[in-house]
Amino acid sequence: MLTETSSSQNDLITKERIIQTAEQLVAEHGFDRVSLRDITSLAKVNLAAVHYHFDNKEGLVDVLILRYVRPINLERLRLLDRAEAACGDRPVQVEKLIEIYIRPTLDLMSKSQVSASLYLKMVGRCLGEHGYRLPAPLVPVIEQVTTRFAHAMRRSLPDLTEEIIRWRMHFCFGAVVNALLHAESVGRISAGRSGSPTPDVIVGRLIEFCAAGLRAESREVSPVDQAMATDLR
Amino acid sequence: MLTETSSSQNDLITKERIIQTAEQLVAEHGFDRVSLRDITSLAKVNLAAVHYHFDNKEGLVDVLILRYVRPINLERLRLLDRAEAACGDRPVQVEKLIEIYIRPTLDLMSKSQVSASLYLKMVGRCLGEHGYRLPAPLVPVIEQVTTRFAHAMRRSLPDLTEEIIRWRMHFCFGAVVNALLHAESVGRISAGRSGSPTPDVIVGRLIEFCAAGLRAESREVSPVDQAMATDLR
DNA sequence: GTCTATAAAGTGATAGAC
DNA sequence: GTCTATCACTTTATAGAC
Repeated sequence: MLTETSSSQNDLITKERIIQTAEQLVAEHGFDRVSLRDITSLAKVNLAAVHYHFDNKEGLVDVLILRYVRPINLERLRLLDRAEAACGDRPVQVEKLIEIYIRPTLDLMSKSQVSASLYLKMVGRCLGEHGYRLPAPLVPVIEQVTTRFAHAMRRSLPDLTEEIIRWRMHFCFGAVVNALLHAESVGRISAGRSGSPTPDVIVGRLIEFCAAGLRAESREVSPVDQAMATDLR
Repeated sequence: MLTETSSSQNDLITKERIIQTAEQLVAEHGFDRVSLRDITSLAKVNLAAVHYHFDNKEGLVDVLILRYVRPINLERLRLLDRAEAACGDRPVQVEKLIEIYIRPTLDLMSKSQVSASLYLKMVGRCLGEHGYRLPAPLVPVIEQVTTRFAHAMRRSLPDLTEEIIRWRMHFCFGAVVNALLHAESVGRISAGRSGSPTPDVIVGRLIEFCAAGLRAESREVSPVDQAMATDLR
């Protein structure tokens, strides 16, 4: 019993150490620039341990992504459920939806040992380097979140088509990721002329911006109007 | 004279072939995943030619970035000059400014042999992998563009502070890059429910979205109000 | 589960002949 | 400018002892 405990604890320790060290290094330098040797030497773990626990580098990367992205999206669904229940029949306000979408990321950031900056860099790299290739078990979760939010948005913005809403959500996603991802470098590029606001202030500005963008009146003709216009010429 | 011509033509051919092949591969797989051997073998050029023409891999990457990003930003300045001249004393409309910002990218895309998709992937990778590290000669150009646009926006949106405007421009940038970058994958994630609009339609939607976001009323208190509030408590 | 040792392949870079 | 040959190093991955 004592051996079992200590052995399973050692499992956790080694596996966890690899994961946490990998998070740190990958966030800072990217998936490709970080070698297994970088990870194992910093984590003070044997190189072969990575292959024992994760099969190969890709397996480790998948675990990294899954570990972060899954709970964040499950939390989004939970918050959305709660907000919809609280609103009863009335649609959830757009600003609230955006905040629900962003909040779990911020919360995990503050809970995790990895600093906010490092974590966001990892998310950004998932998009850029990984090229939207996601671990398989993640796909249905992401799809569910996208669909649920699109429908909630649709209820709040009844004048817009679902297609327009999905595109605008995509725009929001880009704004959010890029903003948080490169928050530090704005100062550099803008030569210090955009201040150094706190994360809360940045999120407030993001919500303000995204909500207005989502609410914009669509000047595109509806499919029906389009068909009529086509018939007429 | 004949030898001179043919020799300098060969320079161009080799150097150009390296660049164009590198563009293609880097856009598709990223800076790190593409080796010099990948490039030279596909370009049917000797490996050592890269070091002769570009010193090292980083030199080649810098040339790649410079070649695309510089003319785009110079064109932005040119279009902005023209628009401001045409408007005389009146500020340039926000929608027009956003279009001016996006247009040069689209134009270069259609002119270049590299497909639009590949080019945008390269731009995206500059941000994600390169981590905002830009070739030195590019920095002043980017700074000038950012400042010029921030000032033009400021004239169009007199109720906003320059800081807010710069942040919102940053949000726009994220929305634009992410939207164009991953335009294809929206369909995959949304399970085909966001349609397959043409680039022009996407740009129209982007302008609509960004303009509304930029125009949003800022509920943040001005520095003066903030100071007063601080004094009062 | 951990570790050493090593395989097998790939990387950027360079010297030197042509 | 081009090309061959090669250096020096790093990478992932694995076999096998403990």
